[in-house]
Amino acid sequence: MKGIRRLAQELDISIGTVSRALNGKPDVNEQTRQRVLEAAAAMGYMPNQAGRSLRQGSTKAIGFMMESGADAAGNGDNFFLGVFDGVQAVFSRHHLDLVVLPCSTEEDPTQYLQRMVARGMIDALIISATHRRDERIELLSAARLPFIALGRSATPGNHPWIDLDFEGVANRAVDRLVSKGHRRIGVGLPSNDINLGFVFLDGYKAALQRHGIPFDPSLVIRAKSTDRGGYQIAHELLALPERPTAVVLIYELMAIGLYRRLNEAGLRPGRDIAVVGFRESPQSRFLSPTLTCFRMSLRDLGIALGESLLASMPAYADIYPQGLVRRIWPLELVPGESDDFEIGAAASFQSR
Amino acid sequence: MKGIRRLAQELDISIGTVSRALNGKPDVNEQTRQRVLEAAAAMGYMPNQAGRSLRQGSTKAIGFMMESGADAAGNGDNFFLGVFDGVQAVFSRHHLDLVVLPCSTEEDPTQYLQRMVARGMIDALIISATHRRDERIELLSAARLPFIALGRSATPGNHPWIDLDFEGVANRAVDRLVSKGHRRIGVGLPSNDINLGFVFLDGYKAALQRHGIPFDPSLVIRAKSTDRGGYQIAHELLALPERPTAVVLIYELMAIGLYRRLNEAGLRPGRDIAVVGFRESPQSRFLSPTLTCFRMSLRDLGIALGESLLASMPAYADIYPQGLVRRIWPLELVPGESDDFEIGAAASFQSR
DNA sequence: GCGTATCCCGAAAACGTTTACGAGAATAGG
DNA sequence: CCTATTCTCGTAAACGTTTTCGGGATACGC
Repeated sequence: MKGIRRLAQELDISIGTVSRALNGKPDVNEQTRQRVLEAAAAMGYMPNQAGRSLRQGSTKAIGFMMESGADAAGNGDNFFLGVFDGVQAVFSRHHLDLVVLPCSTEEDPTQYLQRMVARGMIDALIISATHRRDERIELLSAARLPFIALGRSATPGNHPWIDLDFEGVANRAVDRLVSKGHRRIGVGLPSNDINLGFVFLDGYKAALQRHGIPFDPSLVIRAKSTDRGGYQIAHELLALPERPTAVVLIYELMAIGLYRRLNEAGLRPGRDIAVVGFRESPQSRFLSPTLTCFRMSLRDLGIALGESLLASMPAYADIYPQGLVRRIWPLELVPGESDDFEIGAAASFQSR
Repeated sequence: MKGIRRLAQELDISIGTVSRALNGKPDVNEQTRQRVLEAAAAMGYMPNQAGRSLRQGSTKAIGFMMESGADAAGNGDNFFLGVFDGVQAVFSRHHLDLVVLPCSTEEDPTQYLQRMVARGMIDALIISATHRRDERIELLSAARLPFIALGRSATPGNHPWIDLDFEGVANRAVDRLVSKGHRRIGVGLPSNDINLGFVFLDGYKAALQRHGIPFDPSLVIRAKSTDRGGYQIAHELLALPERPTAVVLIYELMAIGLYRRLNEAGLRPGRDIAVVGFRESPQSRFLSPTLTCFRMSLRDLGIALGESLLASMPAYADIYPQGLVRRIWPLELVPGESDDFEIGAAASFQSR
């Protein structure tokens, strides 16, 4: 005899009553409920999830899909760990558990997701690293599984999402650099078709246009979102016939490699070239010279993700009545020394 | 009508036969099997995991528990992502899926694990960041859930584990420094009771003893396993009445903060003080001067973890007949400039 | 023709839980 | 005292799958 049946036998009550007592249903005597709760605690009883979810079609678990490619993440500190913490803070209030689903580099993300959804292990999902055209969105919409995306996508659909303010960051970075006299501003983008690259580039272009600066495609370098990618970006920018006087980056790790390559060329950020990084990270905080970048709270982002996802689920919509959330997550500028480099009206960058 | 029942009705066969056909059981006509497989593919049928795992008590999913505290991990690059990739490479061969269980900072790891195990969501588990005394090991042993630990522990039990060669690293680091004339060697350890700190310290002490150098407890600094912790370690070491001439670190991120603090003090690693870091990471690779540290393959570690876990599971023991695995994972020394600093016989470090 | 083995397949019982339904007891109202 | 209501609980049917069991068919050896 196992499970709830054993518990019921021990207490000499029916299993139905035990179940009702444990689940806080109204029609059970308060005294018996106490007895049940005590006995359950004493015996260390926990309901079998398979049985429960089979019966009520819900698992009380929510997934978070991420790509587990070592460089796919491209975050210096553990970006996702910070987000998880916030998500869990929300979920734990509703006895929901977070399970992370890391998609291997060797597997197609859409197929992987299909398998995970079919597993019936999760009630809802958070997807991250959305691509320009993201089949996962179509898949999830078709499967009618509630989900939220961390990141926008060009894929149509009326699902909730939250995305970092890449356009705002690009705009402010360019504004700042232009105000210091820069007109040739290099930009480091990811080489894959992850959507944030397009958004960032749009912001960059819009800012240039606002300042009446023509867009030069050769200033856009695409590379892996790692330190090595940053190295390559610097390398390619330095190889241009007319070198840029400033660089804007989209991944925190890129700054590390970029510094390295600049250093090799005898160039110092903030003195010989202006650099604006993306998200502040432990590494960027300790770069020398200090990096001008943007700050955000990972935990708060996680909380927003969790709450917005629940808001899209019928069972929780009354608790989180925000409806369909589509939100641009702001970042705060953290000035550093890396973009102190100003140039005069007609000055142009010269290597040495 | 849903699920396998619908499929059976469509084909006008019994659900039992459908199930047998899909699961590759022998007693089904090869022709009908093909019909079933085609129909299943056409209808996009995937078996409900709850029903399946309820019946056969197995979920074909394996968990990986990690602490989701942003600083608890203490890894510069995404250490775990690399490991996941290797683990999945093994699991995918057996149609097993990896689910990551991030324990929030706000929750007790043991209670969290208890909940996850009781969920019945996973067939086996990998735990990481083992502590000196780790209640999770007792819990899992009692629950008879197959598991492997990434990290040793002083907790008794005959479970499999794989751990990095902290003792070997400490020994080689000290040997190397002593051979360059160092006798006062500071060591940066984690401030929590994670087991690797003790192992590392043991190796450090053993190496000192081997060289006839008395152990000075004041040279042991405990700090958070982050860049900030590294900063603090340098700070405290510099504040000692008799400063060390060399430092050994146990986390990759520590080197970043340590460099920073040394830089503030006008000290350059490899010229004024010798530094040996721990694991090679993207960040350490780009430190200047280059950091002497140790290299390992995250993916291979993941593969070993996966295979060793399966070896401990009855259902897979014949495929992976390695028995109870307890393995020290080697790391390869990567010489850098940071420990080039040599001192003469009677020389002693002086600040400036 | 008969026994026997082999090959398929259907019927039905599990797995552990939740929940709709109804019944008995207790209480209240008249 | 009778009826209506409320409270509490037991019974049993689901949920979707796997798997045991047995039975009908076919083939085979004698």
